[in-house]
Amino acid sequence: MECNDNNVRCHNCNVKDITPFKALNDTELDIIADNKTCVVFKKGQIIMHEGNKPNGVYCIMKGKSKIHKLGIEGKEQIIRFAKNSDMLGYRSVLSDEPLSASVTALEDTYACFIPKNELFEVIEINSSFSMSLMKIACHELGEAGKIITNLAQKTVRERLAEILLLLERIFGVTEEGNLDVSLTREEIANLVGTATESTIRLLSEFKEDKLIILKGRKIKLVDKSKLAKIGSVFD
Amino acid sequence: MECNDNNVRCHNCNVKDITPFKALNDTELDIIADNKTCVVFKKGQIIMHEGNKPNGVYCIMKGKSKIHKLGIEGKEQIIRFAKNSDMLGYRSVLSDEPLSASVTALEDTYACFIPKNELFEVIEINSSFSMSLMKIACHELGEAGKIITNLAQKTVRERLAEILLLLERIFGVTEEGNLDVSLTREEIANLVGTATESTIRLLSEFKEDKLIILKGRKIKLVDKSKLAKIGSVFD
DNA sequence: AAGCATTTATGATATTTATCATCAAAAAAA
DNA sequence: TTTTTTTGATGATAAATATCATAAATGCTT
Repeated sequence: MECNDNNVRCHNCNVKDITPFKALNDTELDIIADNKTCVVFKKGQIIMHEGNKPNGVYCIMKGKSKIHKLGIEGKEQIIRFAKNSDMLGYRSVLSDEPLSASVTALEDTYACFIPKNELFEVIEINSSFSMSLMKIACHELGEAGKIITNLAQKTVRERLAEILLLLERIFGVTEEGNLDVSLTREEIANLVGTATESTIRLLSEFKEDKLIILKGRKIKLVDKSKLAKIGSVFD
Repeated sequence: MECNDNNVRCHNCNVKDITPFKALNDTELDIIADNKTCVVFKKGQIIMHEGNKPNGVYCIMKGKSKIHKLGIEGKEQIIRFAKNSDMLGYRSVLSDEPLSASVTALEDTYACFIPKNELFEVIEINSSFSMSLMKIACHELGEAGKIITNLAQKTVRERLAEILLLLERIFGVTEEGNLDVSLTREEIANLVGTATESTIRLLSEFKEDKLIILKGRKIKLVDKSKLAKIGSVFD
């Protein structure tokens, strides 16, 4: 089964076993299966564009992407990431507002486009699917509160330490033990909310202090408990 | 009609004409009316406590409150405010997670407690009520993204200017033209994400520059376009 | 109204972070 | 592979912000 094969039926897609889709029965899954389109995005390609009004959502089958907003003077702010089985654009579609952020593929990404009409159709008839979407939105809202508190109260150093741990939690590690995501220093800076040079300097410090190992964009966390301490991460 | 009169029927409550309650018919409104409890919170009293699992939501009839999280070393971070006709605790109830933030009354507050069972009952039978809740959550999520970007990219000075304008948008002004909310300098600092002294200093600067007039906790915005310019506020 | 506690104001100073500049290294393109 | 562009590294410096200390003003309580 090829991810970019348009003939992949949703019934065979592994995403269907994951929230919120696992709440759907065969009939409901058919509504989506009959109307979805499979799409491939190349690394670096924009999947959704801030300000646009999307006609549906993307469901990611494979691939990592960054969700980012335009800030002061065009500076990019990375809000969060998306990966396998995440849904893109649901916030905008459900609230009938323009996209509050853009999505850019960090690697080749295989996704299904689900038109909003069919999404709403399923929401109407399956309240547990709808409740599942509600839970996702509410959960994200709680996460956003944490991010706000961290940005407001932690130093850049603390935030960087925390974000390294976050990246490992989200993306896991490769066989060699490196973070399984490739980000430029600038992207890490745009995530932490600081200048690129500051990020570079602090990463070098962490390397000096034997907290991490750097090899180009490959980052390996070697002293996670110390990183957690620096980042005041308690969970 | 007294706000703290437990006999106020929801059918006579002005909150019922406001989203999301306006989607309810008489039967559905009765489900809530028969189970709600009216409560009064004194100024300074905690309405909901971060980490708790609430048994329902509060619907505010009258009164302003702050929604805040505990940050590093117990420092308070104000996430947003709530006022007349806002719902408290819905995020936690809908996502079945503990409260991500506390709520404290900034003035005497009259609210209705709606048990979660009855709330879910209405959600089940009225999909437009449920959709309305979804929209609220999704909208908040978009707002959170803006806050994140501002915190990450704007200076303290910019954020303070922006927040003064925000306070006027949310709470409006009194007859004398002051912001219709009374906050300590520390609370403003906890909203901006900075030290209290920095907030005091910057407010004094703004006063020097004739952007605002300060009389104790009374703040009047006199040059809003300049404040908007300082805060890079474009909307 | 007086007294106490909290809040506000301000100075001095330390620390953090940003900015600018330059060069090396690495990645991408030709 | 070679060239070109982008990214990463590091120093010097400036600017922003936090921290500590102290005093004045305000608001609360009795």
